[in-house]
Amino acid sequence: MANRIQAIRGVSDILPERSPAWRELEQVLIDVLDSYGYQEIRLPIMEKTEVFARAIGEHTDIVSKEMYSFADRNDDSITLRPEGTAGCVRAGLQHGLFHNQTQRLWYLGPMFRHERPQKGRYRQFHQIGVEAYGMAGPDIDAELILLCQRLWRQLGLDGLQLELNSLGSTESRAAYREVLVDYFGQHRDQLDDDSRRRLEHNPLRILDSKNPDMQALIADAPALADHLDDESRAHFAGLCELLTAAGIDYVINPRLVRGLDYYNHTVFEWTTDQLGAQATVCAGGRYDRLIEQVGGPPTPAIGFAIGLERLLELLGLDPGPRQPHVYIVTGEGAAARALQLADQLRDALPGLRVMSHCGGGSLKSQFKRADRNGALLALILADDELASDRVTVKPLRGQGEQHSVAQAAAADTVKELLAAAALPETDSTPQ
RNA sequence: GUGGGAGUAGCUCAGCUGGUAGAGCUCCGGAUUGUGGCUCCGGUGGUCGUGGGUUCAAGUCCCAUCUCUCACCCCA
Repeated sequence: MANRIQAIRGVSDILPERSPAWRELEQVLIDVLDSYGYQEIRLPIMEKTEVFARAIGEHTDIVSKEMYSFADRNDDSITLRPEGTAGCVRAGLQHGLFHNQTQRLWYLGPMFRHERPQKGRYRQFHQIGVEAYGMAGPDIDAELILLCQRLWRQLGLDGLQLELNSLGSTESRAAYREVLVDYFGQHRDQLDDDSRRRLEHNPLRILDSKNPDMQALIADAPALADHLDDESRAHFAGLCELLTAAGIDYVINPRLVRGLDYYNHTVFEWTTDQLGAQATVCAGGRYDRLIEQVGGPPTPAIGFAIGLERLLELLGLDPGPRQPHVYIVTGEGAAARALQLADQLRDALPGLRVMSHCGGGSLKSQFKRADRNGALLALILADDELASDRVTVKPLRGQGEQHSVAQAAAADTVKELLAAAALPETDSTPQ
């Protein structure tokens, strides 16, 4: 084990033990998205670097220090996607998806950021992203939040808190930024190192500082809410009304600022206190100017992303492996007939999971394997059976004695025995 | 990028003030010569993360490095 090659730091394998939980989670997410009429868009994992640099913002942390970028063989700069929105916008523009139409889209897959790994944060991680294009009003904002709420409910997850804020229109956001830089600039001596850095790049983030020494200064800072223009105020008020009407609990967090440059108006986060420092499970907001900014027509848009590793950790799903219904135990020289019999069963009984024993070994060891695999039935195909054209059926979970049947009748027998045994525990259906 | 904790068998871990490696589970075999689960017996499996240093002697002490982990930063 000493010098064996290892995976890249912060990048992990999802082993067979864990993959059923992923599948189950993904299935619930997809079913809910289907129920809202959202359609899947499959996007490349890498893009030209400028796709991200232009959309996310050159001086954000993501672009300035967290991207996996490399020169390809033509010396073009390519980047492994650190998030999904930029690529989604690129694809939508490239294929005219935003031309005089609205779109409701989702995508699912790995994202890459070169950060120091810690609980709930990895260099390759998975997000499901949901985006709605071409709709300017607060109704679509509310729809997305309701969609989230339904996801949590379907997953059996409670205890998430919804935090909301409005950054205002791009103009009012820019104006507020000036005011804030002014304010913190006058109190530069009271800022910690981090915040001094933020002052240049993302002054709004100072508001979100965890440093207790800065809280007083932050409390006295000019409030974002006081600098919203009328339209921004109306949009935000409209959203709040819709959420209240829908019975959604939320907290307005005036310090909620997102790290990516493209956000304006509504921003929101669903947070938990169960994941240590990584409290955010789902986050998103409006980016009405992004599409123009990257060369498209003015197109309002809003989206959010969910970190699947974080969600999975909260859920503690543990479905266990999919056990075979039938395990075929073979004697020497029975391999051909066993493989045939297995396929015969699969043909006759769709959905049946059949494993043929491969690799030889004593019957004892094969039975052990059948048991370990969780099979409900063992079918024995050895010398006696081959000679008599029969097969021995042995229930492994206490549904009666073993007996011999004609090979041609094997499927019927299996069907009867499985119908008699309660199957649900073997079908790893979500509970 | 910065700081704390940790790396001993495939997995979970023990190994006291340095004397040169152990358990449980898994896997393989046997008790049970066509038959799993329970029990018992036996076996495979470790250059103790890596490299260097101190010492007669290092899993144990020191340094470096890598990885994991938690936190800061930032984010999903």
